Amino acid sequence: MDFPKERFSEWFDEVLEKAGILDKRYPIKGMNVWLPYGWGIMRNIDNLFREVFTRHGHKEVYFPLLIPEDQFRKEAEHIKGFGGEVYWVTHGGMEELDVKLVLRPTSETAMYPMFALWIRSHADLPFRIFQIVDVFRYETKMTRPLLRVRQIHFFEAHTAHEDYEDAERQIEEDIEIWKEIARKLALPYVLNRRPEWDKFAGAEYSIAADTIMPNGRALQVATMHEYGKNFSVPYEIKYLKEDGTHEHVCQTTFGMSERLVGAIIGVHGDERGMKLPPEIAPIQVVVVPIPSKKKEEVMREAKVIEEELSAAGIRAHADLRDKYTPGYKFYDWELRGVPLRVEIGPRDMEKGGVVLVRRDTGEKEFVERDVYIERIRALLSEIQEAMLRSAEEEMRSKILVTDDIAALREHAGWGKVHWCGRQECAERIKEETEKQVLGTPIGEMGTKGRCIICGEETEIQAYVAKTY
RNA sequence: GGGACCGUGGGGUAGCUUGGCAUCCUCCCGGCCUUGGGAGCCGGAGACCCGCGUUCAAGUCGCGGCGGUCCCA
Repeated sequence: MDFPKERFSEWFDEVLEKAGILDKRYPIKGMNVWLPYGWGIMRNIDNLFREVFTRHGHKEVYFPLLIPEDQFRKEAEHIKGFGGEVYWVTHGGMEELDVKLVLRPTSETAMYPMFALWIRSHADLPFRIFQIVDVFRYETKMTRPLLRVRQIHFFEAHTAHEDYEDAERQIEEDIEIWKEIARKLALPYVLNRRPEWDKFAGAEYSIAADTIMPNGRALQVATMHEYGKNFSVPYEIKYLKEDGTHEHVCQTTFGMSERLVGAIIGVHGDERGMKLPPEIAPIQVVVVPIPSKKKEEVMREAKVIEEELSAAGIRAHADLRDKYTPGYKFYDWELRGVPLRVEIGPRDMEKGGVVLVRRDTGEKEFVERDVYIERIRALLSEIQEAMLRSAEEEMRSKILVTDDIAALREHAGWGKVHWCGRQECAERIKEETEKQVLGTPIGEMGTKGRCIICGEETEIQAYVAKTY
């Protein structure tokens, strides 16, 4: 690595390139090419989504990319929020289309006319589906690979319920689902209920998971929205109740994206490059042979170790490249964030074991061959836990609890401040500190105090931060 | 929404003020030699974002486009 992590922007770009995450040279702003290693991480995360949501009763579907204009325009708030940043398809061949089409910026307006056909009675509810697709948003702000792009690799779950209470239960379940996912990604976060003016276009309210990047900015990595009947009324999604009357459904959504990959890289990386949580690392264990004199035997043994680990269900790779020295390979795989390295050389073979080296701490140890797989399993889960712990500490250390506006302005990370809840005070905070109100945290007890701007008594403590 | 800066081999850069043979590192290819923390030597390939203009002559000056970065609202 040429750049220290303090120069986060350059550090991030360097990691993406050298680790083979994606190639940002594709000639369209905000659209990048996923490379095998980066795509491997994304696919592992997608599969995690599949596994968790399927277990929670969701079915996977796949909707078309294009949405007809009239269908797109049915919910007024939604259009206000997305109208200015959609891509339009206006022509088919040389012909101008009678009905223009939008590339989905998210799929509510694609899905809900179909929901109206599918959902007939209370027996169809609750209804839960998800899809993993690309969505398109014509971002006018500066784009950044993984963090703000125009073609977004996106996960979206959509549910429909008999009543508001059941939709609320879904949100509570979503929070549990998110906790499980965040744990596997080793991501620390705060759940914030977004202020009224910052909620999703068309939602009753929005809850977001925000994590903190090395430069102190907040990155929104997951959102859960309660729609109530805001969409089911215009899209006429009704069901027949037991008493024979019709009722509109209440709906929720849960969204996540490729930003999670950016978050993992940013949150965990260090001076040597990436650190990947074992749960989603494409390669969990890399085997590096130290050939020296007995080249043939050592190479063969490295391959055997790879096969033994694979057979044990561990994602392993033996680096048998002949043109590179062991030292080069060490740096290379550390840059790529492989959680655990196995070194095997003549000295280890004589002693009947291997050397294990942790990516997160750099700790080395020698283990006997007859117990090494067991030890690797234990170490991988230990690394997973340790990465989450240290990331949580790191995040906490970047949050300044204060009610002093000057201190907040000077602080490079997040602030946690008393806030009366009024938009005008939030705007003043932004003017004076460049930080915006992320919302009010869920699952944290507020303390009594006075609003940092107007001094009014309040029990609300809000997180404030510069954002991506 | 407003403003500033930048675009040179695959990656990172020097050169631009004052127009005239394009610099260095890395990556890549071939060979010899090597492998317990980024080896060495020899040889080779590879670039001025696109278009229009000014000029005998444009990487360098002007205009536009595309792309990138930063600051402010």
